[in-house]
This record gives sequence, structure tokens and C-alpha cells, in this order.
Amino acid sequence: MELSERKKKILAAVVDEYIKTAEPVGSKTILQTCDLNCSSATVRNELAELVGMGFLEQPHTSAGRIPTALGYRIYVNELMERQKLSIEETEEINRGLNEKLRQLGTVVSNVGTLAANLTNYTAMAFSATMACTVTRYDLIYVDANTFIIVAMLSNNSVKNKLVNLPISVGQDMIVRLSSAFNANFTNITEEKITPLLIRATERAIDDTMGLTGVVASFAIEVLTSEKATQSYLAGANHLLNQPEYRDPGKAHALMSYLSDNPPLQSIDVSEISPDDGVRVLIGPENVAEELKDSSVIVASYDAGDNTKGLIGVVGPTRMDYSKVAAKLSLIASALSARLGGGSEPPPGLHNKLIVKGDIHEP
Amino acid sequence: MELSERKKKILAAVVDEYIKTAEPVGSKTILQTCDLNCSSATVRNELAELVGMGFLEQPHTSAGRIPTALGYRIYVNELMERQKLSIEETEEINRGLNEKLRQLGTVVSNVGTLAANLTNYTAMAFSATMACTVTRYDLIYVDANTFIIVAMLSNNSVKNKLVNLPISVGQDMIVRLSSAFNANFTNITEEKITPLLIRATERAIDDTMGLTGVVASFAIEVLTSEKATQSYLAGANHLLNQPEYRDPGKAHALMSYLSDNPPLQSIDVSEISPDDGVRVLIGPENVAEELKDSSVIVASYDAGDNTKGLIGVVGPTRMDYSKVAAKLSLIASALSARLGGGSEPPPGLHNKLIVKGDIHEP
DNA sequence: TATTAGCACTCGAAGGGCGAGAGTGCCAAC
DNA sequence: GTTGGCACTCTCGCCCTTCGAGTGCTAATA
Repeated sequence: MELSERKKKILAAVVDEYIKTAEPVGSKTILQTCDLNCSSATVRNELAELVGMGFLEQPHTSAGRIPTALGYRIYVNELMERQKLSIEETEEINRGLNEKLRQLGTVVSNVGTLAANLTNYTAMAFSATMACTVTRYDLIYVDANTFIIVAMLSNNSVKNKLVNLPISVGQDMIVRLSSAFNANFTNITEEKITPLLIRATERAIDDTMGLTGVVASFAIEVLTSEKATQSYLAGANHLLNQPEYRDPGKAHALMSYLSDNPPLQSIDVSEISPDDGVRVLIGPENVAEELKDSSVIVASYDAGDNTKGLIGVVGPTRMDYSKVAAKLSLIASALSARLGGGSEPPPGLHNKLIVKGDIHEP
Repeated sequence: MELSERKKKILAAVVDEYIKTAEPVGSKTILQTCDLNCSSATVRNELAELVGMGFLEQPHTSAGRIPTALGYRIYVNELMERQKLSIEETEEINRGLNEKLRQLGTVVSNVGTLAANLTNYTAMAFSATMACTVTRYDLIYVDANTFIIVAMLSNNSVKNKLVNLPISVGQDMIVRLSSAFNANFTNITEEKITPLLIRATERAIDDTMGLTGVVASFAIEVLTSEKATQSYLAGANHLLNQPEYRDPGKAHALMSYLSDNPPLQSIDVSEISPDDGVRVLIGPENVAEELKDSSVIVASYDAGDNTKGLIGVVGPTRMDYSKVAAKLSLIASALSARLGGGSEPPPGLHNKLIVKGDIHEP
């Protein structure tokens, strides 16, 4: 079914206006915002037809019109003008990214906070890594009671741990331990590190003190955590900005849902539009009951090293799709450029050398 | 001014009841909850006197009484029975701590989430570390284009970074670099690592490729980040549970304040009661305007390695002081035991060995 | 046939009045 | 010092009315 040019104009005007004011918009208001050469009566006729088609609805017989989920969908797909971010806004995002990424700590939480701040909506960040293995162990002998485990992973990140022993251990033992691990524990996934393997190694290197077990459980812990997904909720306060969450019950329900089950998990990455890297889920298009009258905008980024990340923003269906989508898209692609290919040097570091990998903190 | 035994009983009853119901409590209700051998009229007289003394107030002439900030203060200081947590509750906290600490990642955010979950209030966690230095550098040669920096800090944590070089570097250079850093860059604070020192070292080891700079800036970054404080807000949704934040404007204002300026920063650690390690700030006792009608309960823990941490809980002045204080106190001391002295082995690891320090992740 | 002007109509939001109920304050008696 | 009793106060919830924005419809018009 094709919409006439005028209907499109009117539908777009309703959505735009409703996004701004959160109140049903009437025929007169439409006349003021977009210049159609006709009277309010004509607009009313058109509005009535749009209601019939399912793009608009009226809360009460004599109120203005508000968009339905379908209406928003048409708007997002065809009608809305793709926002160009102003230079200031682009600058702001880049500045934010530079600052946030320079600070150490989990990228995920920083990105979440950043997205929330920049869009003024509640944001979630999410990242998942594929299974990986340890490619190399280094055990650093510190003193008779102390050594450091350093493990290099297949995704090029490095993990370490300081181990204090209640008894003395010779440097030779550490060396033996190290070569045993490099021989038997590299390039295997976490499940392959069995008690059997540990027992065998202990016998092989004559380890009576359980050192093998310590290093092995470190490896298991690291690999498990690497597989684990991280998620983060930021800017919950922005929810309360929106009049549709005026009812504390609703706000509470949604917020609790968001803190417990980050909805980004259920999003199929393959469905993200390839051209701008953004996906919009409007109201009932969300599977979760709690999100049926909210919208979610998601962008995916490539965090390098086998890791895919998602950033999303949650708000009322009456959301500034155009602006938020533009911002998320920019954030995602800037992130991919910084974290992903590694072709660009990370900001704020020597540019003589390509320094890859992150600083790790406890 | 001394309160009669009966006045104390009545005041306690009012606070207890109001904490439960959030509604002004009348003389009859008091008679039901605590058995005083007198009539409601007598209670009314006592109530009137308590109002006169400033411990209670009435919202309207003919409503029941609610506690004033002063009333809560007396209650917290003298009246409330120090809750003994049930075995189940203690278990729950310990289980929570074990799980949360086994998961990798920042302790701060986990502790915050845990406190929020266990108390059903909004929680904040905060930690600050004293200045520290690098005590030892190890540079691990991986291949001609790659090496790993491992730095041991004076607070016994270990940091690392993987460096990729666009050009080849010999193993001998890495060794020279390593000994130079151990000679000149250990035990100095971040400010002492000057361009001058870097230049001098470069000349000394014949480094024309800026390697010294890379390692030095890593050291600076690590030391700076170690000084930095972390803070974290969790369980924002619990705020909306409380009827006093029914008004979305209020809820929003408080939540925004909490996300932007974690109020724990301003808390003077020295004022925390030494016996249970908890401090209670009631309503107007808070300096921040936004917290004037909320209460904050804070506990401090020792995260070991020169690090002090705070966990706090924010809620309406009508807060379950007794239970929350007990829980926070337990969480804090359990945390101190685990992170602090190092006298106890961390959970879930070999108990043959004392393993200290954390696993670090990107 | 599409558009317009006009008019009656509908419905929600806002405001005022009313009754019920909870709880007090006070007084006189014990 | 305590008690029973009674009049008083104030809020909350309810219903009613009014007001106004915006519609739907119809008949006239280009």
C-alpha cells in the first residue's frame, strides 16, 4: 500500500511533533508545522484515513493523534530524515570517547556511560567474546615465596596474577613449571584443563606443593572470564525524564527488568542493518513483555580480538530515533576504528609505535 | 534531657511502625504494638510531649505522628535493637561475596551490586588508593615485534601490557631496557617520571625507537590509574520501590545526583563508628541539598594494599536502619577479611597456598 | 471529485463541594 | 498521673460540573 505524498508529510509531522511534545497532535498544529496548502478539515480527513490504515491512533475520541508502533516503523524506515550530526556533536562524541577510553577499566561500562550521557537516554552496553586459549605462559620468579603468572591469550590480551607461597620454592621449580605449562596447557580451551592433566603434570615435574593446581586454576579462571559476557546499565536516571515513565510503577518495572536481564542479549546481531550498523526495535517488536511499550536502538561494534560489542539505548516509543540512531552509529563506528582492526593507534599514546592491548587492572 | 522509659518505648514504636508502613502512626496503633499498661489517651499525652521535644512531628493537625530527623537520630543511637542477622542472612551474604569476588572484574562494582541486592536499597561503592610506585619491572620478549611489560606495584598488584612494534627489536635490547627501568624507575611516584629521566635513559641504553617512552608512559598510566578513585552506583531501581520517591521529579533529582556526584566521596572516614564500622547520616545531616530528606548508611572496609573502600546505601529517612546497618557491617568486615590482611585465603582457591592479588582483565 | 467552512458533539482535565473516617486535643473525673 | 469521652480538624476519595481542545459530519464550493 502506497501512501500519498501528503499523507507521508502529515504522518511525519505527527511523529516529529509527538516526539517533541509527548502530547497528541491535532490538525491545526500540523498545519502550522508543515506547510500544506489545505485547510485543517482536509488534514482531518487524511488523519482519519491514516488511523484507518493503522499508522495513527487517538487516545480518546476527541483527542489528537499519536503514532502507533507501525507508524513509528514507517517513520524510521522511510520518512525520517537521516540526521547529520553537527560538527559540535561529532566533536563531543570523539572527545567523550577519547576521555573514556584513556581511563582504564572496563570498556563496556565506559561505553555505556558515554552513550547514556550523549543521548540522554538510558543506555546499555554488552560484549561477548568467543572462546579463547592461552598461547603462552611466563612465570616470573620474584623471591622464594613469590612468583607472578603471566598468560598471553589467543585474543592477544594478557592476564597476570601474583602468587604468595607459605613455603619456599626454588627458581628451578618455577622454570620447570613454566615449561610444563607451555608444553601441555597452551592452545587448549578451558574444558580441556582437567584434574587428570593437572595430576599428570604434577608427577612429571615433581610438584608436591600444588603449584600446578594454582597455575591451572588461574588459567581456567582467566579463560572462563574471557568467555563470559559483560553487560552494563547506565543513565537509569534518564528514564525518569520521560513523561511516559511518570508512573513510578512502570518506571520501576522497566528499570528492574533492565538491571536484571540486559535485553541486548537477546538481540540477533545478524539483523543489524549493515549500512549504518544500527537496529531499531519499536514497542511491541520487542520480545520481552516489559519492553512492549518502549523502544530500543542498538548498534554493534567490533572490539577486536574476537569480541563483538553492542551498545543500546532504551526509551519510550516516542523516542528521537533520528538523532539517537545517528549518535549510536557514530559511537559504534568510532569504537570499532579504535578497538577493532588495530589499524589506527589508540589515542593518547606514542604514535611512533603501534601499541595494542589494554592495560589491565584488578 | 533524659527520656522516661515509657517515652523511649513509644518513640521506638513510632519509628518501627513508620519504617514498616510509611504512614503516620496513631496512638491506638502504638498500644497494639508495644504493651504499655495505659490507655490511648496517655499515649496521646506522651506523643504531644515528644512532639514538643522535637522527636516527632505531625504532618497535619489530625494525623498520626512521624519521626523527625532528631527522632531517627535518637532511635539509631539509643533505641533500636542492634539486629542480629539470622543464619540464613549471614549465609546469603557470604554466598554473595564468594560468588561476586570469584567473578573477575572490578571489586567496586561487584560490591555495589551485592549491597544493593542484599539490602533492597540503592547502593554505592567507592574505593580510593594511596599513591604507589612500581617495585619491579619485567619485560617479556615474545617475538621480534612483540613484548610484554609486567609491572609489580608497591601495593602488590600487578599490571601488564602487550606491545606490538612495527619494527624488529632484539632480545638484548629488551633486556637492557628492563634493567634500566629496574635501576631508575622503581620506587618513584608517577610525578618523578619526567621527560628528562626518559631522555637520559634512552641515551644510556642506546634506544632510538622510543621504547623507553612506551614503557614509561605505561608506568605513568598505571600509577595514575592506581591513584584514581573508583565509584559505582547500583540498584537504582530500588529507589522507586519506596513510596517517598513516588514523585518522579524527586526520584529523578536524587538519582541524577547520585550518578553524577557519588556522595560517599564527601564522607569523612574518621567519623565512622569504630565498634561496628558503620556510620548513619540522617536526612538533614547530609551536607548535599539533594540528600536532605534521604538517609545514607556507610560502612568502610579495608581492601588491603593501601586501599580504603566505602560501601553505602541510600534510602528515605524512613529506612530500616537496624537491618541495613547490620548487613553493611557484615559485608564490610567480610570484605576486609578477604581483601585486607590477607590472613585468610580467598575463597574458591587452593587452600594449601596463600594466593594474593587479583586477576586482571582488560 | 477533492476541498472547505461550519457546527454539534465527545471526552478528558481541572476545580469545587460533600461525606466518611481516622486521629487529635482537651476536659472533667478518678 | 491516668482515663474515658466528646467535639474538632484535616485528608482522602467521590461525584458533579465546567471548560476547552479537537473531532466527525454535512452541506456548500471550486
